[in-house]
Amino acid sequence: MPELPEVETIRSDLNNLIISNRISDFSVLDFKNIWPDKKTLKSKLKNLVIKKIDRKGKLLIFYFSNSSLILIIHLKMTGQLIYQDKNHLLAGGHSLASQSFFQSIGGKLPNKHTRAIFSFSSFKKLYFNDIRKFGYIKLITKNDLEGLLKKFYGPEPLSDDFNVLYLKKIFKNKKTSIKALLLDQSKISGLGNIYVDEVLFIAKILPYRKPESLNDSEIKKLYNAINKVIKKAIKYRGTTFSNYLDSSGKKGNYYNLLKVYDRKDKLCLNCKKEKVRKVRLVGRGTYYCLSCQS
DNA sequence: AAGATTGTTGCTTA
DNA sequence: TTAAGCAACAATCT
Repeated sequence: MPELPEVETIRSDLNNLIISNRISDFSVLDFKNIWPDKKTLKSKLKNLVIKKIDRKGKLLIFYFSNSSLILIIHLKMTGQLIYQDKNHLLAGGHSLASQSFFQSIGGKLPNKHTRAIFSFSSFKKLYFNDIRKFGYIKLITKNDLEGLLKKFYGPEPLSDDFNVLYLKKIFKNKKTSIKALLLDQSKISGLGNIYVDEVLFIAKILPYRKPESLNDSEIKKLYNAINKVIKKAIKYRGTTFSNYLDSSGKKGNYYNLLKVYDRKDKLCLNCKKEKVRKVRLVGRGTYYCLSCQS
């Protein structure tokens, strides 16, 4: 479940690893949600040089030198972008480093979940793996991207346009649950199930509260919680709950810092009296402490 | 072996 | 018209 901190980790790592690299080949092993068709993609991507990798919410955006084409990648729930440099190939899986690398991704690459492979002229490779095939790769234009961002993506939690005033505005007269609203990418980009439960716990707000019922002090607390959690999770390179791996095949380090998520029936870390409850809300597993959150 | 897992889209209902 | 709710998607794990 890559959310903002996980996708940001991948983005910044890949920026260091493959910037200025020339794509020598692009092969598609499973074409579902990969657009356009593999022949067109191969011919259009070949020889493009990666200029910059950007991110909006959970969406990765690749820009190329001397081209107006833009490649977007969404990992959805189980997508991975695993990078392998030529040393792994040369080592043939015998060096210590490559052994732990192969172990972390569960065997050799490509594996049965590999859906596409970028090859670079430097012999580096980037594997797009996706167990559940919900993720997508699309080659689009600048116009397409602008339309997409405008329609589906609200402000980033760490940007200036995201502030207490903005939260007040989007909470006004809203009768859905606060959890549903925080998950809505067109309102805020990048929060997913794990971090929404975490920020609501830290802000001491119950997930099924109606946004319109929150007072100024609660909104302020919520804003601060979002800021704090997202920054810290980025610092710890994200949370690995089930399938998430960074571009080197390593897990995120935030799991041990989670305060409520995945702690069903465990003692609340705040009051140390109540057990963490788990209910279904917005179709999602939702964790909270009835004593600490109200 | 049925049910849960979750990000996003798009349909249905209110 | 718009908001809210929910099934669908796919594969795996319990």
